[in-house]
Amino acid sequence: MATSPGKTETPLAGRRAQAARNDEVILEAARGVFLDDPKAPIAAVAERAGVGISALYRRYAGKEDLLRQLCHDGLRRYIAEAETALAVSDDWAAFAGFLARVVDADVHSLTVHLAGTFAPTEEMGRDAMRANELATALFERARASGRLRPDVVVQDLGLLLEACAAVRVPDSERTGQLRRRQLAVLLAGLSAAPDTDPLPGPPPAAGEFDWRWRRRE
Amino acid sequence: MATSPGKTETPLAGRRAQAARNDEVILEAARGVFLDDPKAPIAAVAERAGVGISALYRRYAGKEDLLRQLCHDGLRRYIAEAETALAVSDDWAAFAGFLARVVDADVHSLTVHLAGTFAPTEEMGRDAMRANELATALFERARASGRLRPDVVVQDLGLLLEACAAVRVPDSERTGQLRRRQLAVLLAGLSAAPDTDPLPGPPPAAGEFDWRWRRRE
DNA sequence: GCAGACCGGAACGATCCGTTCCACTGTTAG
DNA sequence: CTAACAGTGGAACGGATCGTTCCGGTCTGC
Repeated sequence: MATSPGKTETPLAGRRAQAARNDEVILEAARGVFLDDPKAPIAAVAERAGVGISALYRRYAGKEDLLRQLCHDGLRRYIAEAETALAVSDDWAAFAGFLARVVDADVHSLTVHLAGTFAPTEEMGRDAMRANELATALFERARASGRLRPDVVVQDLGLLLEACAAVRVPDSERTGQLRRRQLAVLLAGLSAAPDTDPLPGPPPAAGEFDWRWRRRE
Repeated sequence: MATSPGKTETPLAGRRAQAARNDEVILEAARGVFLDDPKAPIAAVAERAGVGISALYRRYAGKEDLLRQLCHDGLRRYIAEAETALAVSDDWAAFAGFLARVVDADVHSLTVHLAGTFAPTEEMGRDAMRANELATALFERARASGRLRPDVVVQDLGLLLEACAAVRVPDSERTGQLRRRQLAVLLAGLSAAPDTDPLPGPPPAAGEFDWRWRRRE
C-alpha cells in the first residue's frame, strides 16, 4: 500500500508515513522484547514501541502471527549471513565470521527459542532445511581447513550457539562482549590440538534438537 | 501398609514412616520439576510426587519456602563438591573433576536459575561467599598447574556452567552426556595453547552476575 | 468537509496458580 | 477400645495475567 500517491515521496509526513514507520518500530520493539523473554505479554511490545495495542492488531492477526514473523525473519537472517560467509575465500575465516555475526545478531534466540510457540509454515520448514545445508557447507569447509578437531560434528554448532545465547547480563552491549568471549573459548575448544583427549559420549545427532520446533506448553 | 509395627524400627510402616518418606519424595519431585522449569506451578510438584497439595503445604510455608530450600541445598552441594575436590592432590584433576560433578548434578540450575524467585536468607549469603572462595581456590590451583591459558579468570566459570546448563534435550540421561561434551569443549578452550589469540573484550568481573540474586519478575 | 484509515486504551473473558479449607483415614496414646 | 489427631487428597477461592475485542476519538487524503 501507499506506493504511488503523488506526494508521499518525502519520508516524514502524513498519517500514511507514520503508519509505515510504525511497521518498523513495532517489529523492532517486538524483537527486543521477545529476545529478552520469549513469553512476554504482547502489551509489553506495544509499550516498548510507544504505541497502543490496536496498532499491533492492525498488523498481525494475533500474537502467534507476530512470533512467526519474527522467527522467520531470524531464519532469513541466518541464511543471509551463511551466504555472505560462503563468499569468503578463507575457509576458517568464513566459518568463524559467520558464527560471530550470528551470535552478535542473537539469531539463535530469535529462532530456536521462539520455535514451538507457533505453528510453523511450510516455507519456514524449507528455509530451515536450507539453513542447515548452508551451515553444513560452511562447517565442511572449516573442517577441510584442518583447523577443526576431527571428532566434532555439524550438530555441535547447535550446542555452541546455545551456549552463547545463554550468556545474559542486564546490559545488552556487555552481553554482546561476553558472548564473543564465550564464542572464542568454544572455538578454541573445537580447534585441533595435538594432545587432547577425544570428546566424550556419542556426538549430537541430526534431528536431536528438532523437538524444539514441536509445539510446546 | 499395616505390617504389625512392634516398633517403628522397621523403616516401612506406619503413618509416621509414610510421612517421613514423603519428605524425601516431595523434595526429589520438586528438584525434578523446578530443574526443568523454574516457574512450574506447585501443583506439578505434588503430581510428580504422587501426593496431594496438602502434603506440600504441611512441610513448607509456601512456594517461596520450597524454592529457597531447594536452592540452599544446591548451594550446599556445590560447597561439598568443592571441598571434596580440594582434597584431591592433582590440581588439574581436582578442578576438572569438580566441574564435572557440578555439571552432572545440575547444581547451576538449582542455584542460579532459582535465585531471584525468593528472598534469600543471610545464611545463604554466607554460603554463597564460601562457595565463591572455594571455587576460587580450586581455580587458582588449576592455574598454578599451568594448564589454563593466562587470560581466563575465575568468573569465566560462571559462563562455563551457564553454557553447560543451557544444554537441554527431552531425555535427561542424554542431556547429561551432551553436557559432558560441552564441558570437554569448554575446558579444552580454556586450556593453554601455544598459538591462540587472546580472549576478546574485558573479562567477566566480580559481581557482574550478582543481579541474578536480586528479586525478579 | 467527510469517509474512513489509524490509533489509544479500557473492558472482557479465559486461564492459570498459590493458598486455604474441609472431609476423611489410619495411627497411636491412654 | 476409643477418642483425639497428625497427615492427607483435592475441591474451591480469589487474585493476577494475558490475548483479544471494541469503541470513541483524531487526523488525512480526496
